[in-house]
Amino acid sequence: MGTPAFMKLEVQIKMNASLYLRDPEQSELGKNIIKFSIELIHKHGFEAFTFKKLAEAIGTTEAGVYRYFENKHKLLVYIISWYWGWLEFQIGYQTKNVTDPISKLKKVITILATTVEDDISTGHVDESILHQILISEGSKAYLTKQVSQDNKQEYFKPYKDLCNTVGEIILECNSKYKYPHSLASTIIEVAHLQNFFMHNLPSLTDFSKSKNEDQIITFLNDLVFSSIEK
Amino acid sequence: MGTPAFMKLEVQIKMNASLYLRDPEQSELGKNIIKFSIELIHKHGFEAFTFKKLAEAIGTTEAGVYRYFENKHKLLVYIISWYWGWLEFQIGYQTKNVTDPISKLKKVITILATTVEDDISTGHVDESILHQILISEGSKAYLTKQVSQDNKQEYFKPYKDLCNTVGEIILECNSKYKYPHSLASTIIEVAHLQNFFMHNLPSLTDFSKSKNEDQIITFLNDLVFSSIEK
DNA sequence: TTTCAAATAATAGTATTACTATCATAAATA
DNA sequence: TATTTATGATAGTAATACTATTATTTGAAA
Repeated sequence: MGTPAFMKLEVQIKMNASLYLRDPEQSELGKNIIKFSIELIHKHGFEAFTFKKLAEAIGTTEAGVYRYFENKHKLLVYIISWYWGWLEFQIGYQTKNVTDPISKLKKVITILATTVEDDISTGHVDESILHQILISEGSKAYLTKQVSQDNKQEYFKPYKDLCNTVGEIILECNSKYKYPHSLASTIIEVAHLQNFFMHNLPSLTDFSKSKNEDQIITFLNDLVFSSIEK
Repeated sequence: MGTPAFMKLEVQIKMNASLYLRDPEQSELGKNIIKFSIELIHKHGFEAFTFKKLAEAIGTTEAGVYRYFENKHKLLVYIISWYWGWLEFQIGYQTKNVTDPISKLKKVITILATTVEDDISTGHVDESILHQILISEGSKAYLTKQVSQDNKQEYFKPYKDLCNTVGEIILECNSKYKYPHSLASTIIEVAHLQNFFMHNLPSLTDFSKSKNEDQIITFLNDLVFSSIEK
């Protein structure tokens, strides 16, 4: 089917307002901050990413960026939260007509493990690059000493919501399965980790050569369905 | 049984020499660098950890630390490698009389998911704190833009060796299982992740309240044995 | 159309970090 | 005893992670 071009249906992901000082969706500069952050973090990694380099890339000043985000950690959390929100939408959209829970969970695993080609525009954000960022930088959003404070501020709500959604689909497959949340977070994290390992430390996986995401999906399906169908 | 005190059997973990400039095992200052790094990284997190603070804690100067390690990333990789080497030893030691592969794998999962109380002295290193560091900082050793160079320098060999060891035990359980390496790395990473989530983002798990590692072991056993015994 | 508030640009400045370099001294070793 | 070698003390640099100030632009209300 697809969406007709003239509709320009934009997906709006609702963001936690305490992640930013000024809403980046509301101005050109703000949108550029998001757009170029994604580019630069992907290109140089989060450690080497600075607001100065970002400002230079955009053509504004460091102070300009600081008016939108307090620090680069919050910007990373913002970007990552956006992605979890977008994934949640993707899962809802792509499984809305799937009634069989097994097929639904398989579809979800595929979505989580691959960069989904999508016909719904989300403006200035490149989702496939975001997927790469999640693989290599995603865990840095919570692997910090301030996790608990960040958690109190609801920074990880989109991730938790996604885990809940996946957890519920797991329960639809087998209402007696004991670890739906842990299995959900495991699927998401292992999808990313095995992808990272496959590309960078292949001997930690069994997926050499082709570097194809399908192998990860097969592995995850095997792992998940043998657990819940047991 | 235990080791008689007078034997003072010290486990020596052989380290990759290109991780350091001067071997920290060979001097008091070196041993202090390791000892206080572990303390400080555990206390303040890797991001807030600096060579200056380390030097102050030891009672030496920044330059003194730089004579041993080029930068804090290499020091982190050193510490983490040491832990993988130590774990490998633990697994060998604690499963040496176990013939049944299923029991062996269960023992391995328990070792990977818990801070092992040990009667074999390893001098200046506190393994239980190291286990905590691995949970919250471990992935930062490889989630960098220089993974591939680091990998070429063999920095991750101890981790790979451990995965191989675990992978072989998996194959002993079921020689037809298709993903021994991926399952091995998954067990290790999930053991750490679920531990982190349990303590910091509990709604991503099903292990609230008691915060007991046994729950993670049960989850992992369920996951692993339903996959390989299928 | 003017007026005024809000956003941005331009510039400067500070404390901390991540180093490198130099030189003197203490300790270990040949 | 001579001499290497490790350490200590001190300095210095470029980059990072910010904060602050002022001037300019823009766009919306009066």
